[in-house]
Amino acid sequence: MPPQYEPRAAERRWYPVWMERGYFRANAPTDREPFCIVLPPPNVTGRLHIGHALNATIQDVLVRRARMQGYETLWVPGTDHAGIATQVVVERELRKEGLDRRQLGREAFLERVWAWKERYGGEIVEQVKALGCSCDWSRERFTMDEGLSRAVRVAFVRMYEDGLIYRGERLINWCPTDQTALSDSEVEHVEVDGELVTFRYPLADGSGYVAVATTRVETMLGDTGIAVHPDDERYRGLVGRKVRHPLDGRELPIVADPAVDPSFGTGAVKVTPAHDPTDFEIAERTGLPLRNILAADATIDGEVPEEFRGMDRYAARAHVLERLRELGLVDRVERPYRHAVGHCYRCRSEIEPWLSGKQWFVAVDRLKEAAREAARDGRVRFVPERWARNYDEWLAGLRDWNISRQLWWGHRIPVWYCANGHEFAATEDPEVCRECGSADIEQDPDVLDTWFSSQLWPFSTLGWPDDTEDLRTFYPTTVLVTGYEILYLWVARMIMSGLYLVGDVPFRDVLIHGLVRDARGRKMSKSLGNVIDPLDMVERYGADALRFALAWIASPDQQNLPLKEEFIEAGRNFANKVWNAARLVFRAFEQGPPELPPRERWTLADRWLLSRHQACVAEVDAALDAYRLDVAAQAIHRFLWSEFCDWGLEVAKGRLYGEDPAARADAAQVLAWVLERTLRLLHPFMPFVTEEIWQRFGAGESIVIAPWPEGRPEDRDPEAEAVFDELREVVSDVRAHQAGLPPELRGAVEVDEGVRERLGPLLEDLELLAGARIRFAALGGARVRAAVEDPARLEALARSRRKRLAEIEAKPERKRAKLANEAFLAKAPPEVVEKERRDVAELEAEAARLAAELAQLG
RNA sequence: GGGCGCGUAGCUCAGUGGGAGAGCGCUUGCUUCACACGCAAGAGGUCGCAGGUUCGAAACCUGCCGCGCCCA
Repeated sequence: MPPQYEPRAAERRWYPVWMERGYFRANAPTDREPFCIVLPPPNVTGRLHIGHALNATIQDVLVRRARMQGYETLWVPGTDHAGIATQVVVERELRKEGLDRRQLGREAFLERVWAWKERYGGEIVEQVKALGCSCDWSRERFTMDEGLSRAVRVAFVRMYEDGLIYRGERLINWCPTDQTALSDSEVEHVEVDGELVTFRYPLADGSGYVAVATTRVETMLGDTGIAVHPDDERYRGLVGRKVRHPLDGRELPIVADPAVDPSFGTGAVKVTPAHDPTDFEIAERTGLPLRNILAADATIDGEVPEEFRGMDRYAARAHVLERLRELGLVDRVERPYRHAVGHCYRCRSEIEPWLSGKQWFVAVDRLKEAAREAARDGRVRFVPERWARNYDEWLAGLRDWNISRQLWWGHRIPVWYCANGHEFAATEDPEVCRECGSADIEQDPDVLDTWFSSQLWPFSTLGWPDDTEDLRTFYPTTVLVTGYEILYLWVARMIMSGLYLVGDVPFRDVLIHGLVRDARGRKMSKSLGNVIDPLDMVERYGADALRFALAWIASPDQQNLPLKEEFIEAGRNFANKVWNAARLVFRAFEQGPPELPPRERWTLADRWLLSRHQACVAEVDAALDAYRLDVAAQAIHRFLWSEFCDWGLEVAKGRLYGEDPAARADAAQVLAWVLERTLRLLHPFMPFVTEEIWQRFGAGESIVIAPWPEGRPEDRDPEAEAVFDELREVVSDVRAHQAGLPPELRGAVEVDEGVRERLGPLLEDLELLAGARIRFAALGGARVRAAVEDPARLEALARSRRKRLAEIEAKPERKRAKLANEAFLAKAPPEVVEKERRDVAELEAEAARLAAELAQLG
């Protein structure tokens, strides 16, 4: 074994072996308990970023542990077709060739997209493999593949025929750049600095004005009325009268509607029903007409004065303001005025509320109540729990979901229209109209929202709508692991559709993790230059290092998970530490499954190590059961480094390098046994280095399928821990006395008689660990006296002892006060009182020791 | 405006009713035959502020301040 672990070699060696041997492939049917996770499908256009790496690491830790625990384990990977993103990528390619998708035509364009997908679409999948993820690649899925496309059609048709999907003309969110509608969830509200313009509408009879305020003054071209709150005294006399549009001369009615906020601006608002959701509702209630003034690319269009036509929306904003100014109608312009504006979550353009003709919607009222109930009664459990509330409140306020997209790439809406005006949905492409048999039929040109297909992911990947073994075995899946940013977009919709289409929740637990940020808590982005590229990290530090770093920070209670490269470096250092611990053990250990010597041959150090190992096993189990990967990773790290290596290995060197072959063999067996089991605990986090080492035991085929270490509570040994802890204290004491001295200036060390009874038999261990010859002697209260001749060192030592003495003398004060308190003695549990007494006694003894040492130091 | 989260060592975070901890960084010494991706010894904290509950609060409650996120 070389002195430094080489991650790349191990990664290249083992992943193909694991794949070939089929360790990641699940069986159905099966006698075992099922454990199933579906990977949140990344965009097929995507490259692996650190967020994917975190998400995948968490899942792989859970999956690998479950596999070792004996579950029939299935982790389904795959990608989604990412309608907008993919189409945009391919369109960009076309533009470079001077082409446009419309020139190409729908069919040819789709061929291009498929070709692109075949060529580049697999990239992210390969990158997931580089992390060592144990997905069942034989079950990899893509939302546009045949089975999943059929699932989409079946789902659509069932919902259509059940009246849950309908077509209607409503205001939708329009992205002028991507030229498609978006659902409410795909609109991000971003605070921007805009302007608030207050201007006057002259009353039609010339008797005065009504002032209104708006952040989008250009939309006044589409105003069809003025609204005030019905109870607003200021405007009572105006309702029913008319204003005259200052730019086109139309007469607009003044109406009353409760949606108007009397405290905003002047209390009167302009109503633009075709370009504002609230105004749209006001118009529905009051009968104001719709007036569309925007084209699909958000330039001014329609029945507007000639000078504005064709103008960009932002240019029009300035121009309208200018015109109103000339007319002397502008009262006030507040600038900057901070307000939230909807942006496209894909391309960041400002969204336009717009009428784009008929769109398809999912009616959510029936679906959402079932989904809320499932979380309330615990069929779906959120971790951390607080997300259940966000989920519930979001569902409560949910409005019908617009699912049609004016794109070409995606699942085309399976609805046909015939020349005689019939409309029907079908799972198979029809030849003729189902109603009248006419062959003159045409399919709806739009495609479905990508989320419509990804909401089916937990069951469509298992074979739904067919009644497959996979579906019967693994549905509902065990846990969904995802970031909070798609809780609504995706998680809630999976629950709704799972309940409606399959009749059960899609997963039992939802583990919501935070977002990886940079060390200063900022989002990682190319423009900030703070991106940590996971593949680069794997290349430089190894997959295990990256995984361990991510697990280490993966506290589910944190919304932001700050990562810096140093953490990954720390992960690499840890892998190397484990590697070197193994090197030491293998110097003495003969190949084969490690076997503990009989209990009566265990030394005190063995008992201590085995006891601490059990504590670690218990802690890791409890942590992982609660999805606390961070706690589990830290527990393993602490045990392996600070206990196994720092003390277990060091103290064992006495026997390992000693003369007694039996003692040497026993020591090697104990170390090997503990190491081997700890490797198994660590394996879900660091699959490669653990396999690489584990293979050298010759203890089985692969650590991937080795059993998860069972708890052995009988190994817990508080007595041994107490004695060994005292040994460690004395050792640290001795080291402290000699710290800072070059070896040649370190003399003999005396340890007080008082500890001889307990530590006398361990004198050899003591000397080995302390790195000094030790004599027991009566030290008059001090624990350690070291022959130190360096005056500077003596002074430093005295300083540090004095400081510690001051600390220790201060401590019992509070405890003594407690013990003097009647209420404490009466109300606190007896064991606590007892403990306080013991603490005081110990602290006093410690203080006495330090005082005595100080006296010696003179 | 409503909701949620966070505020603990220089940095990033664990800890949730009776001992203030980890990783990284910092200081000093050490090429000790597993590891300098290392070893040892250290320095470093009024646990955001103010009240309250309790025998006892970093932790539970209330208010305030600051930061962030989500929704409207």
